[in-house]
Amino acid sequence: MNLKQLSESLGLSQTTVSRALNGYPEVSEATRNRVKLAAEQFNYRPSTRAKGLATGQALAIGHVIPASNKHEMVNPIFGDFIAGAGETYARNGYEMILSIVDDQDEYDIYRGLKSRNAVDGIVLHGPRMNDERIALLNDIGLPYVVHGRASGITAPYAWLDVNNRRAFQRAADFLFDLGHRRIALINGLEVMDFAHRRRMGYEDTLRGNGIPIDPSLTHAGEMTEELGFDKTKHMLALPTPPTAIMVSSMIVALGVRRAIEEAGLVIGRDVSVITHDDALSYLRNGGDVPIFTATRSSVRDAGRQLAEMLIAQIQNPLLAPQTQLLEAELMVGQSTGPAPIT
Amino acid sequence: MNLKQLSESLGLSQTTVSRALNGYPEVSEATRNRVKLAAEQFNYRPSTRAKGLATGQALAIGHVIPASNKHEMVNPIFGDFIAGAGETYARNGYEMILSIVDDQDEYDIYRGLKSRNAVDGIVLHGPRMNDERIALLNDIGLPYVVHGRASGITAPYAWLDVNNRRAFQRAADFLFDLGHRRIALINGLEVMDFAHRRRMGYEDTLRGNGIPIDPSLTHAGEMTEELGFDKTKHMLALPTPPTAIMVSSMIVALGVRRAIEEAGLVIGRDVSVITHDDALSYLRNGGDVPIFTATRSSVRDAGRQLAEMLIAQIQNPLLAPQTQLLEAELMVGQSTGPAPIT
DNA sequence: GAAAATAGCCAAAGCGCTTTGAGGCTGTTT
DNA sequence: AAACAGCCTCAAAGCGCTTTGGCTATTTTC
Repeated sequence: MNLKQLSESLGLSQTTVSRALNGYPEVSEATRNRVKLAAEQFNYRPSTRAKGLATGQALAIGHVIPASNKHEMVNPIFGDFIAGAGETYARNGYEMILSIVDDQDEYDIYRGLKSRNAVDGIVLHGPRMNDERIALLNDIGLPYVVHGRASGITAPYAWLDVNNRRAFQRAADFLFDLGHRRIALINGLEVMDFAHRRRMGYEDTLRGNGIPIDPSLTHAGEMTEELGFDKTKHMLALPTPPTAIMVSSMIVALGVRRAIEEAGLVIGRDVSVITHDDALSYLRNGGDVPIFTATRSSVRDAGRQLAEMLIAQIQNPLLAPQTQLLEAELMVGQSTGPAPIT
Repeated sequence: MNLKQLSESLGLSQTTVSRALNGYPEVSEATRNRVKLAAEQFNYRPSTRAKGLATGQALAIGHVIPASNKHEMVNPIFGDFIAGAGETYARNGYEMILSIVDDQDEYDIYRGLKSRNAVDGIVLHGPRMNDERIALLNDIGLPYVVHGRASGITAPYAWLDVNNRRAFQRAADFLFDLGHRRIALINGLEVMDFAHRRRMGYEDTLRGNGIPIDPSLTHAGEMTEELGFDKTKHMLALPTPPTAIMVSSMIVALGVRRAIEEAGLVIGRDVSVITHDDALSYLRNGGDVPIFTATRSSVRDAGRQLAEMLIAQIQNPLLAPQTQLLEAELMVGQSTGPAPIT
């Protein structure tokens, strides 16, 4: 069923039907109701493509996910972020289109999305330090919002980020106040901006309290369970092992826990652990009492909010780039305790 | 830059330019090269929407992800599946469009995708037993492939599934051969078809060996780390606890491990564990020697193959519904051993 | 050398929508 | 009675592409 058929079946012109459905005032309420009823009945929905052609809008938002064969890792955050953003899109009549892209093709994809007029806006995922993609997107001239930030980029751009530095600073403060002095860090890859900022926060506290940064206690890598296990196992075997470990994600923290328990130690007593918790739906940090003490920030909420920012930007292109900084909560759980007396 | 402008700048008609770019034979090679060069230079790409309107194709494939607020769970499999499928789509010039949907709206979404002509095909995720969505999709008449199957549906339909029943049967056999007689099952929600089939496989082996099904040893729930922990803790406290546990996913298995270790037992010695492993990129089951003995089947590969099936179906609508059954590998790791002597 | 086939190109219609510019009706005002 | 507003409706153009059905040279065939 298309507009033409619908209007014929009603004995009206396409114009009138179109206007009736799109809420224009120059249609009588009686007609509008008649049209709406018929549309419902015949299950008529305007073709997005035709509508897009006619209006110049795409009514779609692009998410470009880099996932080369080299580092095959798909960000586990992704599902929940998308779920959050998707809700907002749906409510506003936008579709989400996803491109899985080999890293080096990324620029091409952006240009393609623009020149094919496929999307009205773009979400940039996983920004790295000095990320060149931001300059590209500015160049291309498509509204976009970055999920995260890119240290080193001075040009203004729209972003939504968690205050990772502050979160890790507070977490380290918390450990320091519990008496910990040998505090380790198991971070994500530090080319990623969020990981860089977390390290800054960690270092802020240590430096602020006169504790030197010990390279044997700071590690980084792709955030897998194994990373947590390997690095922790290794650190626990040191002459003076850490009494506390700060971890970049729940999944890594599970590996940390495994190593601690395998070493016959008790988490929260012998070794304290604080992790960042993205509040992933399939990886709940316990119920009322969190298993891990954690800096918590829902990535699903982030998706929702970021989508709103982007839509606002699209609907009002003159808007200056918006930014939003979310604070993570520090939730005290069972994985931290006073530093053991040596 | 659009077709008209491009053709004007070349002094050719739109027809010729279009044909040149789309590989029609009635264009001389010289002209074709000239056109291609210019297209490259001006970074011309045909508007998907206009092309779609003209051809009646959408060049897009829809994924509908149910994610209501009630059970907020986003399937952790999702990211990797999408990554696999996305590769295939990209290679074939399809776009992936994602709808996040409240369950009860799902039918509407399908009808909408069809009547708005937004997609050429659909991937159905997370089929349940007797899933009514399959009848809906047949009704709607859009090509689709189900990721999984739906027991109880007799009408033919296209699907790609892992042989879950066989996998769990083999896993149970393996445990039985190791001498285990009290074998527990921590399953996913058994309305989900894959979970149902896994239980069948589990029961096949037990029944086949004259072991009665003990309800206190079989559990099901949303596949979280907590589920594994809670159920395992509970079962280990039974008068006669299980000597082996079969688990539906790596994440659940991590919880199982936690409970076992917390009880002061050793995994693989006191309690054996076999889990299903979807080979998620962020949850590797160890390196050369798997941590867990596991039935393994890459969900990313599944995505790739399913996408190919769907595209074949779209390009040749007369094709009878294809089906594909993938066998999971049984990978022996460190989490299983002979049943302890009582 | 004429007829037929072929190669290379093009104008125009059509895909399903929105939107512009232009009526045809009412009922009210001069 | 004419003029004038609304109010409601419509025909047609246009969005950027593909595709049909020519058309004109050039080549092949007999």
